[in-house]
Parts: sequence; structure tokens; C-alpha cells
Amino acid sequence: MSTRRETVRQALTGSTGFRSAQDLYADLRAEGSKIGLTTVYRALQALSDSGEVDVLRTDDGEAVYRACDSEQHHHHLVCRKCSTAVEIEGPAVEKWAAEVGAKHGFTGVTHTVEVFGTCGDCSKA
Amino acid sequence: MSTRRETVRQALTGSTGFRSAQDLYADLRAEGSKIGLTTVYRALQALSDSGEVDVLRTDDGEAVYRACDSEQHHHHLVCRKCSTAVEIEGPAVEKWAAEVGAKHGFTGVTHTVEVFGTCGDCSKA
DNA sequence: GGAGAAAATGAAAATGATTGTCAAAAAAGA
DNA sequence: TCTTTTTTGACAATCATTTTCATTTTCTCC
Repeated sequence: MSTRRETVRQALTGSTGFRSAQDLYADLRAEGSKIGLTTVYRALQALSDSGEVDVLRTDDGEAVYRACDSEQHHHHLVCRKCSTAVEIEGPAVEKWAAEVGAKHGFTGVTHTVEVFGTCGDCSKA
Repeated sequence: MSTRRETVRQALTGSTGFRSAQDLYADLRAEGSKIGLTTVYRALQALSDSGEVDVLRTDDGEAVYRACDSEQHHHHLVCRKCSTAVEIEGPAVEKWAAEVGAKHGFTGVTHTVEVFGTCGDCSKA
């Protein structure tokens, strides 16, 4: 468990929203850390491989990460302005995805579900 | 309606799966077309802007496109081996997404839902 | 049909996120 | 402490996508 990985994990934990590697790197440098960009990428890679953080892709293909509270399978309600996210669950969706996959003869069925919108705070502004 | 855009549209229509710009470009060149890569990108951009084709991102961030039969809102069941896709609908999911968004005070709620798996043909092989 | 304006095209350069390389620095073991 | 292993980070390399810009094609009006 390297120090750097821990640094990145904490930077992520301190945020409620999804953050990009570049973004986190800029923040860490801004607050005085001498961490390198490569290391930030490696830490995020390791953290997502181990399932400690969730990853998703923005519309323009950039990978963004989040340290979620729940260890279990869940989805997100993400603000498209400030990227704040709420962890959500949808048992019905899980079942539906599995069924529709099986119905068409697919095996090893998984799914991605993300809900986007403008959060209450951003809606006011 | 330019000729080139029509060329790209047809190339897409001839495929049941999601295709990347690079991929389509290679195919078109292989079959003798003198089209340029830039034009393929521009055509796909225009087609997706007008809603004529659907776009999604692969795990590694590459944009892939598909000419779907349905003009209406729908989702996809995509084979992760051959990328063949089946258009699917899930009224329950639509409702759930809208509700969960509203419950947390989000406005302008949209969602992305994709189901992945290995299709019957690829499962055999 | 032809001249000129506007839109489309494509080659090549630029961009930007992400990954690979490799030598130096830090941590772990003995 | 000395050696081995792991981690780190500067820099270069990749690769999809976008920009730029000059050329070609299409449109439009005469």
C-alpha cells in the first residue's frame, strides 16, 4: 500500500463527485504535492482494478473516478453541471437487464446504468 | 445532403453492430473509396447530431456508432465479442430513472443504459 | 452554360488524454 | 547497513479526435 496511492484515494474521498485524473493531479499539485501525473494514473488504475473506486466515461470519452460509500453494485445519479453524484439502486433494473439478456441468448450479461440531470443546487444558479 | 455522408450512412446501415470511425474508414478505403478520415468523422458527427445514428463509448473511451431501426428512445444489448447489438426497450427503467432523479431534486433527468454480454453465436465459438 | 459564392472535402498538423520507458528514489528484507 | 524489490516521475510515444487551410465540388443566380 503505497503512500501515493493513499494520497490519491484521499483526494477522491474528499469529493462527492466524479473526478478526472488530470483534475485530481492539478488539485494535488496545487496543494503542494510533488506527485507525478503518471502516478496519479497508476493509482487510479489500481484503485479501480481493486474495486475501491468506480469509473465512468464522460460524453467526450474522458475517464472519471469516484470513491463510493457502497461496496456493492450500484448506479449513480450525476449532476451534469458540478458532477456531484448520488449512489442509487434499482433492483428492478438489475432483473430487467438479466432477463432481456437471457431472452436474446446472451451469456455473461452485465450492464451500465447512469442517470444524469442537474442537481438542486445547480438548478437554482 | 452530401454524397459522403450518404456513403458513411450506408456503411453503417450495412452492419448490425457498433462501429468506430477508424473502423468504418478502414472498410471504406478497403473497398476502394477515396474518402478521407476527417470526412468520416464529420459525417458521423452530423448523423449523430441529427439523431440518425446512436453513439456510445467503449470501455477504452472510443466512440462507436450504429444506425438503428428504431427512431425512438431505446437501449442496446451489445455483444462484447463481435459488437452485434439488439435494440431493446425497458419502460420500467425509464420510469425508474425519472423517479429517482426527481426524488433527489434533479431536473432535466436523462439516462444511459446499455446491456452487455456474449451473443449466442460468440458463446459457441 | 458560366461566373462567383458557399459548402464539402481531405491532407497534414495540432490537441489532449492516456500509456510506455527507464533511470533515480524509496521501502522492505536480511 | 547492504541488497533486492517496488514505487515514482520526467519525458517520450500512442492514438483517437479535432483544427486548419487550401482545393474541389456544388449551388445559385444571371
